[in-house]
Amino acid sequence: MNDNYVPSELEYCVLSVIWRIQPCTAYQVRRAFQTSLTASWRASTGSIYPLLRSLVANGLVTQTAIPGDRRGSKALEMSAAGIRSLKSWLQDPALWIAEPVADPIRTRSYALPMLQPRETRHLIKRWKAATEDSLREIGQRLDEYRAQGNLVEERAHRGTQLQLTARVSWLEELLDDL
Amino acid sequence: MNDNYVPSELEYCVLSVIWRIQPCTAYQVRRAFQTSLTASWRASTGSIYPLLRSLVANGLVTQTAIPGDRRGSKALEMSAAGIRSLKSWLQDPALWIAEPVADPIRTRSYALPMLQPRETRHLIKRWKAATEDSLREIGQRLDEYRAQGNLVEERAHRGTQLQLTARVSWLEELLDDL
DNA sequence: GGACACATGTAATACGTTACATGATTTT
DNA sequence: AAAATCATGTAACGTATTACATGTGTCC
Repeated sequence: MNDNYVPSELEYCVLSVIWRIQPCTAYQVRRAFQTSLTASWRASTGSIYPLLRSLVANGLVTQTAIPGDRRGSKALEMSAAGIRSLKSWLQDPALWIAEPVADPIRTRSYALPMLQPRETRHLIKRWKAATEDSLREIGQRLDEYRAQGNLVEERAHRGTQLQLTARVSWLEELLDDL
Repeated sequence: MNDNYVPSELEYCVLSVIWRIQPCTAYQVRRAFQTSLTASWRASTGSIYPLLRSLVANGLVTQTAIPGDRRGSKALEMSAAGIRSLKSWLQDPALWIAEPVADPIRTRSYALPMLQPRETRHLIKRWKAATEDSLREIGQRLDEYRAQGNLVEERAHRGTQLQLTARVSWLEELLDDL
């Protein structure tokens, strides 16, 4: 509808989910986000339905009623324009995507000098244990995807595993420093 | 003022900056964010001033006019309540802080099967080169902070270095896979 | 005297969250 | 028959962004 419509990062993220699981309902898209590695976006009903409406209104996604379904379920599918748009996002040469990403533990590390050495050690150990818990869960999921032959999820989870492992190494260095 | 006032992650983030550089002006806080590793928040004037007003209104930060300054500069300082609040945020046992963080390149990796093998290799190489550029810049800044004896920034930048190095390793694995 | 950094703020806009609300289908 | 899941949506709220707006202090 809008002439200079440029989808946001979030809209592209939703588009790529639709591309993978199409044809699908809005509900399935929402569920895909709830178990995803992008837990930062909760895909709440108040945001997913307006967002999908916008994608449909702008011709990136087509929506067709499912015959015989009285719940009002609609099948979402990518349009040719949607595929083109998603591809250009994927290959977008913008440099900001390579920048460091915010990490809530690293953010908190700036306030560590508030604490006494003993408290500091204790806190870093807790952070390390919690990260190792996350790591175990990612490892389990990785094994499942590997067994299923789900290459895309396998690769994404491998990236996450390396990211969390790097954090554990960092926290170990901090402990050695003290 | 509000009875059940709980600062947001962003507000705590600002609080920790004030704690480090106090006494300081709002302008200095803003500048600290522009060069920070948390580039995701731009600390625009439209958000920093209302945010600081809220911190002052809720008694976490005190604001005193600087005598003789006709620009209206105000010196910001932590109150005792602000220090208590920041400390409890730092030691908050919430587990979500240990979860994987969203990475725009990993997000894009889900759409890679859209491309042909040759295009895929080319794109991953570009991502790797861009990440290595970020890495070089972080390395330089790390050296500067090390030379200055700025332990806090040194540690945070070391964490970032490990994070980006992990991404490079991951991208290399992807290239080997193809 | 001009450029630039310092310093603060408002207004319009967009959008994500939470909470509320409704109803159909499937499973126990 | 009840509970859980599937399925869609709206309303109020908060808040980050962008763009606009104003004025001071310092350096060349």
